[in-house]
Amino acid sequence: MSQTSVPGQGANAHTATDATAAAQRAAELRIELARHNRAYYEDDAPLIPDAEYDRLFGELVALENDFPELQRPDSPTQRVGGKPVEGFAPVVHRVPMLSLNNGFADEDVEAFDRRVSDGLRDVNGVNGASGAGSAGGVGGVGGAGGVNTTPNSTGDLFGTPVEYAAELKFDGLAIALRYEQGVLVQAATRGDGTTGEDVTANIRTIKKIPLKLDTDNPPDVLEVRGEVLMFRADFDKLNQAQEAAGEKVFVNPRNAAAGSLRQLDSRITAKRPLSFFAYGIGELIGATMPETHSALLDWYVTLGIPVNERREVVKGADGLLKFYREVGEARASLPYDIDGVVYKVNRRDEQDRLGFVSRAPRFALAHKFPAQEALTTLLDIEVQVGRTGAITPVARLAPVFVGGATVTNATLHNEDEIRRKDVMIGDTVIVRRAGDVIPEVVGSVLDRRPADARAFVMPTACPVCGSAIEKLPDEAIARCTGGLICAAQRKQALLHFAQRRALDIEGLGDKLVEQLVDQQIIRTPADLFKLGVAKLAALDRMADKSASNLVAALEKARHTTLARFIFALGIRHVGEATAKDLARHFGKLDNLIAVCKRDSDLTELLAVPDVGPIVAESINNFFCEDHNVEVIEQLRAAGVTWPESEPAAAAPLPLAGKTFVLTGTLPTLSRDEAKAMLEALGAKVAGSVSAKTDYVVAGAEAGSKLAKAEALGVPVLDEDAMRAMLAAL
DNA sequence: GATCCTCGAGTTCC
DNA sequence: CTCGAGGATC
Repeated sequence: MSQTSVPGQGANAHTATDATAAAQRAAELRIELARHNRAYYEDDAPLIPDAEYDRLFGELVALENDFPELQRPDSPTQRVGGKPVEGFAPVVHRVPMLSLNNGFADEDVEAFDRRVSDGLRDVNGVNGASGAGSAGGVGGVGGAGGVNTTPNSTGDLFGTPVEYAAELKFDGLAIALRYEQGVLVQAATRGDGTTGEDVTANIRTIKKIPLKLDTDNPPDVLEVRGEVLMFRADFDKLNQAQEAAGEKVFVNPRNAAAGSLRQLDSRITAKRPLSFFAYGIGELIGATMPETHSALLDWYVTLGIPVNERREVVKGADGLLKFYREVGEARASLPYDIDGVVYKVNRRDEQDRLGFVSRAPRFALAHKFPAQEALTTLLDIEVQVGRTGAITPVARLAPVFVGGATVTNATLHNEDEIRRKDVMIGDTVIVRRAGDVIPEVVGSVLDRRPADARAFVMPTACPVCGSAIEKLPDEAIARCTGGLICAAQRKQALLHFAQRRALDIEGLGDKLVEQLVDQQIIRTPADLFKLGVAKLAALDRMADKSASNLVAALEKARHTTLARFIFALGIRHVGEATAKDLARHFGKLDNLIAVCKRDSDLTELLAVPDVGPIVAESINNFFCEDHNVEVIEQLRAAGVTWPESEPAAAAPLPLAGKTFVLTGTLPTLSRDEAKAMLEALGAKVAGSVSAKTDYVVAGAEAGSKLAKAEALGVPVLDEDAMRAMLAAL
């Protein structure tokens, strides 16, 4: 700290000899410290007293301060981050971090095993399975004894069970660690799977995670994936310390780990006893991918990356279930929390062949332990009014600790659900956290039902506005008919308008909306933009600072996109995805409004993907309400803007809204080519003929579809006629 | 007409 | 996360 030394300018405070000596000493210290770290954390046998460790550590810090050119990202000193950072930078995962399919019952595991074997057999076709040979057993796999040998004859396919890597499913946080040339350069949270947060500074403080891989020949890039967690004993100690210091205690190890990783000041994280286990891989450049998952983890071990020892290679559903039972029995005695086990097809080539369904790999299954359940008393059932007027009964429970959190509320969804579960007010009920998050009432304990238990009665009038509650015969949900008369619905509409995926008005939460609506300061979203600092500051829990923050947030929210704006309007059945479709299709809001004003002609709306008759009707109704159009005008007048794309709708695709069905073999076009041609012009190509079909394009050997088209009087074209028609557009 | 899939809506706790 | 509804597909 005494002086600022300028690297590369030896003429300053330090001579060249100084620098050389310092570099040498720093290197010695790093090796020494790394050795002690290993002894302390991995062998659990410290070689020197803590104070001595601290002294060596301090010496290295001082050296690095005096000679900044000695600072390296893999130095032990980098484990304790410097100064707090502003938030966390986003990190886009080059290979997405997917979630796993879940199973709870033995049947789920058997079904998984069946899907996998079938999948491998199908893709394989006549080539036969290339699964690991029947001999060799568990241990032999990682060795990958030679190149994939000749496929077995197809005869024993059914008898060859698939080989799986089975491991624990830790209750922590998924993290991706990026090593470049063997040095840890970045650590990111899973986030939404596509984009996570950069928590490198915090991860560096976890002593079990090597800053440098233990190899002379590291891959150019290795992205290790695994779980950050906190051991129970560490968690207990941490909580004792927190309590003693008057700080808040954590409810469970997972939360403690999450809270620690989310510290902006990594010096705090450094004091938290976090651990890590690797279980997967993202990017790998400059090294050969091991042939099996188990071999990958073996490799990790040699690199000094912590891998949990409780893992096995097993065969078939029987092997999986055996592993599950053994782990289940050991669960309570494990030093950390797990919420289940994970099975992965062991061979990578088989994994690749199985591929993915939507967002989860087909080759893996998370087999979870039954959700923790607890008993408590159902104190009351109240109803809530949602944005669309949906009346939702909510269970008020005597607080009960279940699955790592205290639960006091749980949704009961609707009347049918209450009847199905047979719960009455006063009952002792079983509560669990579905998927370990959302509290759920499983059912009631009938022999503990008190004599004075009351059945829930759906109110006939809205508890908020008094309007009638109506339940359509074929719907499960009862709704308040009050619409925007109902304060509850207005509040929800405003919250929806302000939510992140809509206009993203930061700081406009439920408490504030509650006040604004109750005191009749605002009625519609447009009124929000008329708020001034003075008016806001008069509210509870709203000083000048928060008030001006909100005004600033409103200012920021004025600039948005058409898709967000349409979504924000809260049109029934129009969520984020449909709003995007509408924005893309119409380009300008006025085009959409204009279409709706032309009395109830829904064809243009139906041309939008994923808009069917019900959604079209709902959109049309919305824009036919003068009130709604008025609010939109007010919003625009208040300066809410978005870039409008060029009149996409001025030249709408000529076949928009038309449905075609292809049948038979066309003379020159393949099915896919014909489909692409039609779709490029906005047509929908459906699979079967119905009254909604506009044209059937028939080729040779057309069968029942052609017959049906004729029966329904749907025009039938051949390929030439279709080409002529497209050319004429 | 049945079934699969996606989207919307509602919800909890920290 | 879960359920139900709507749309698309077979």
